[in-house]
Amino acid sequence: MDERKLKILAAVVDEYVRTGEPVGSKSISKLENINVSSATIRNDMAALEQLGYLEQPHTSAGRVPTFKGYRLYIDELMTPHDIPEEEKKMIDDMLGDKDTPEELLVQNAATALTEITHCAAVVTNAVPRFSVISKVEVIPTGKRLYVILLITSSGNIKNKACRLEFDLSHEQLDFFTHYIEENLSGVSVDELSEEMMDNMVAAVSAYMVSLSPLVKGICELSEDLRQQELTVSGSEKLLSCDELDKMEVVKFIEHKDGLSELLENAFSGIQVKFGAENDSFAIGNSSLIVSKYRKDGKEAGSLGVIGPMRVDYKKIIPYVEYLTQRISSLMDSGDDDIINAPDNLQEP
Amino acid sequence: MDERKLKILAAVVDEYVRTGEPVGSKSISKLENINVSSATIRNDMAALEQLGYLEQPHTSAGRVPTFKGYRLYIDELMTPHDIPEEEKKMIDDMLGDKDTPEELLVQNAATALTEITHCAAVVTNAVPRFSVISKVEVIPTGKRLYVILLITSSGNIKNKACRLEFDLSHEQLDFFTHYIEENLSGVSVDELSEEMMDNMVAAVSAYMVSLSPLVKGICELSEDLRQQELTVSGSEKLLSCDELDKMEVVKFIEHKDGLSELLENAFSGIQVKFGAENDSFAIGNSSLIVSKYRKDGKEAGSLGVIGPMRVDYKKIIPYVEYLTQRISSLMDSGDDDIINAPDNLQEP
DNA sequence: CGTTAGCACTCTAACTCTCTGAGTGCTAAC
DNA sequence: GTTAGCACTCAGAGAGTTAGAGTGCTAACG
Repeated sequence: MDERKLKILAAVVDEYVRTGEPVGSKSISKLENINVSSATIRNDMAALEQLGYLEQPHTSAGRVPTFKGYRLYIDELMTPHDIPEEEKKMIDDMLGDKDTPEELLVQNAATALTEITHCAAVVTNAVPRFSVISKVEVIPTGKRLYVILLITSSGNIKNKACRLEFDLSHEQLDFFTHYIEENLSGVSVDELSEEMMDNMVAAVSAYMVSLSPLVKGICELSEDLRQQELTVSGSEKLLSCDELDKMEVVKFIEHKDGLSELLENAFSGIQVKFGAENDSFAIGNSSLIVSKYRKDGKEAGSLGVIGPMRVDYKKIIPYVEYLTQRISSLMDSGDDDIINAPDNLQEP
Repeated sequence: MDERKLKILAAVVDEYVRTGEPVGSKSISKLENINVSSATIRNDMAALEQLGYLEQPHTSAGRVPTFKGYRLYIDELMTPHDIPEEEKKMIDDMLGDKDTPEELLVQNAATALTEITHCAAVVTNAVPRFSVISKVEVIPTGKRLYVILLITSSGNIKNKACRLEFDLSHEQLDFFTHYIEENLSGVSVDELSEEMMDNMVAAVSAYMVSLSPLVKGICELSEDLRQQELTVSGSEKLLSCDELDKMEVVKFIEHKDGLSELLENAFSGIQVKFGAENDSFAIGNSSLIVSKYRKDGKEAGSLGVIGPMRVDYKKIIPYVEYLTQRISSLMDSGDDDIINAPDNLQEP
């Protein structure tokens, strides 16, 4: 693999990304930084095809990059674009500040990504694994009906209605409230294991069996908290993209099959996955560019873009990187900051 | 319009629905209950075309029903199928019971419709317009941070975090809690107008200006409650339907243009709308079969099916009707029933 | 030896032409 | 009023043609 072949591979990818048509030797030879004839390029392209970096849709057509070709291009060949300062500023404005609720932060990131890349954006929320329960309340709201309210230090709020077999006396409710307050306050979301819950069910049942639905309710809420939610925005962009199979896209939009797991199992750093390489997330000619953002140094969620494989990587990757970094820093030490934030939230 | 012409029209629709091909005079003449020659049928079909019930894609093709033809067929000619008892049972199982949350109920209905009809299903949630606010709480959860909790008699629960400029004293919080409790308890969701909210903002501000974010929060929550949400499920079925224009379907899936209003403005009872007749909801050859379900006798939401105009009306309409009726009865007197329901909710 | 010009070759996509068969409308007989 | 018969029409399928883009190979070149 000499220098020139790599240069030609890069040129083919760039041209293909630009035009969407299979690239011929002639069009490459016309490029500025290429100073050999089309015949030479033909020889090199034939070699690149042999090596598995390019392929021909049919004999008399130009060449198109293969997975392997894209991979090499992304990993070694392309030179990422710089994001202009004013665009960075625009993005910063779109995202919000330290006071912006985390959920909104990632939603804004998704919107920004869709606008910038004209692809679908995918984000997961920040699972508040390390934040702690700051408040649990049980509120009677009807006959034998109680609402449990769970609030975490990171500002997540969850509620759930529970029906008991009997109405609770004032005293019983007091007991329960005190009990959970004592046992759950300060516990991190991650620590709310099933085991812990089982113990609580046992302890509470010893006092009064019919309280256990409440504990179960809390258990479910804590599961909800740990649940990573996945949002895909701008998925309509995928439909207007003719290299993608409409049927597959619609199925994906409806079910988002396998994407969660794929994101969860991803490594740190930016990653590019191709649809057809992966059977869990399988839109034929698609490409997924994702990265994990961090909160207080720990991986909290993912953010990225789904587009056709023929997407402008050298432009998009820097944006995904910038957003990841920005979101991470906005979430960092978020707990304290939100609580001690300056008075610029609801009213100026 | 003699008897025979109507019979022929019905036969043409049935055949066209069955085969998807324009129907010729010969194939009609072969049908069991038709005992005239193809020539006679040709004459009648020409007449039906003149009257606007049939049309020819081109001169040498068979005939296809027009809007007008379908209308007449649906309103007068078809004999709806009966739903077998065991299918009814299956549907009942899929839907859930009186204890199933309303939201889940309509989602299940959508799933059932998609499965049965192989078309896209569309449902709206039950807006709790006539249910009343049964509880409003304001819970301090951090520095200047308060969570508002709103619960309705129909069991909807909404919450929202608000940040104030100052922390409230115990007395101030008490004042506010009492004030809203007095003013909102028993008010129906529909009555929570902006005007009413404006009055409250004024009244509360008179006591303490910085309380107004809380009122605003409540206002937003009540808007959330009134929001009718539209869900389309199984929209992939529309794409695999070749009489529909893919582009139009894609646009519809993206924006669901006009469908909300169309559903909201619909009359009671089952209704069939054709895409091209209606400019707000415009997938060319599509047909929308909807019906409004009721809750305690009042229209609460809609449920139905979108498919090609060539759908098996005599089969589908009974299903939409049955589901409507079933959902209505499951939601009926839900308030009291849930409160007085037998003890089969959380534990057996 | 790598590079290049030239040329024959291949293959798709678009276009035309032809043919077939389903279905019609009309007419005349029943 | 109904039917058989017949000439007519037209979309769609299939075959053949052409144009153009791109290739691989060979022989010449520096």
